[in-house]
Amino acid sequence: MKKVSESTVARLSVYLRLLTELSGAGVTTLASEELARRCGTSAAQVRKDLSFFGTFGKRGLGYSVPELTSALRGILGLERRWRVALIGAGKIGAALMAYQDFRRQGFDIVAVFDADPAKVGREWHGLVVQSDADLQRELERIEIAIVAVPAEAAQTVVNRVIEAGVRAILNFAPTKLSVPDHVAVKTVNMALELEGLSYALVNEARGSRRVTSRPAASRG
Amino acid sequence: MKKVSESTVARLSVYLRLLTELSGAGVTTLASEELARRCGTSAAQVRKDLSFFGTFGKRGLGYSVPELTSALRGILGLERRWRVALIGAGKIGAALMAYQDFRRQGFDIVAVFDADPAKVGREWHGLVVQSDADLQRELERIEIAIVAVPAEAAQTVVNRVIEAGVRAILNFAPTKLSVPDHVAVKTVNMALELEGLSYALVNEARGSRRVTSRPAASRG
DNA sequence: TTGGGATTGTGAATGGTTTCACAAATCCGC
DNA sequence: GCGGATTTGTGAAACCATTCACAATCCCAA
Repeated sequence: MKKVSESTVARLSVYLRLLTELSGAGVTTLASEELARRCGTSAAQVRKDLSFFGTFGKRGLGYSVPELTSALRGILGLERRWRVALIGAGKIGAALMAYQDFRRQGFDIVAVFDADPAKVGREWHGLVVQSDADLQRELERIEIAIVAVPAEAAQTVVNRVIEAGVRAILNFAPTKLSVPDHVAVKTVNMALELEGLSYALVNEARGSRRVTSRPAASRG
Repeated sequence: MKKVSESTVARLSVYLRLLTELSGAGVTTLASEELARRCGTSAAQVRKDLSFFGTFGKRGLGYSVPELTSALRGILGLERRWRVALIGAGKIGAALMAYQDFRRQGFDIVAVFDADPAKVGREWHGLVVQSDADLQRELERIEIAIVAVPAEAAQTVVNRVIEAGVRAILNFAPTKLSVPDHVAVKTVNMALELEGLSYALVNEARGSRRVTSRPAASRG
């Protein structure tokens, strides 16, 4: 089986979002050209992306919206729900708890941990904050860990989370995490994006260096 | 002048963060090998990244931490402060206001806008929320706009922001934005990252497709 | 049932990024 | 100052992702 790039997987998510929207609007069929236009890519790219996983379209007609939706949900592993633990009951964590848009997509935050004894045991956004010390024991039934702790603490937390058997981490700490090959990490780093904009602004102003394609989160 | 990829710019930010940390720890000199190891890349990559902008190292010795720090800050446009407007005083916006880590990096949120009349005029995280209707007039001295509104409203907001002369946008809405060539957009999309993890988990489980490098935000 | 128009799926070509490998440069001990 | 050890900067090679281009397929109307 061929290798699939992270870029491709990210685009599949984008396609799925559009399909879901169109489905609600009653659209039943869609050509790669239109799909591409609305997702900011090219028709060839769409077809190539899908071709890694099978053939989903009808020549001369396009893709059936419900069928492709279902196929993408399967590919992305969204036919089931995932149990997520939030580690770090701070500002970022609070925003994530409040912004429960993930739940719609199948991600349930079912546990919250924090190192601060003052927070442990208290109810917080509908869950009781648990002690960091209980991580090992409590993470048994967790598939994804969201790490929202200060940078200094992140690697330690990640080590423990991995030891508890978690194989997927969404990292909000602005730091490089070392993890074994079988663990997937995605990092969200707003400061990094802002600096990218800052770079664009100063380079727009003086002489216009051109910026091309795009970077990717680490895995392993 | 050569093209510089977004990957390269993102890595420069990562290098800078490490250098700042090491500087605090009193480290004065650093080889590309060590820099790379601690940033999760390769020594050749580090040297290539820097080579786009000049020569900063001493052969046989490595890089002077203060000098490289200063050079990177210059390249990334971080020697000045940037005026940022937040558009959308909702959950995500609140998290950003609370998490004022950007301020340390030189990004000041100096204005907040919202479409909800109930919010306009009220103080919110230290600023008075302004009306969306005032966007045009108020954005004059703003360089970066953070778009934290619902997906449906995002494109409309972005159009107005661009019309007001803003040329850099940090987008939190899970939607593709169309912008002219001279406007830089970076999108932060947590749902997308989670779906990437979901994909990794199901593919780890069955047959292990291997995932390679990574995607990039759009510009133009 | 056949023909015309549309659109997919994919090998080949292109373009871009990362890695390799080594000459040039620097430091340091003697 | 000289020689050896070290590390940079960079062209060339390898690798990966995107775009191109077209045969294969399908729908539909007549």
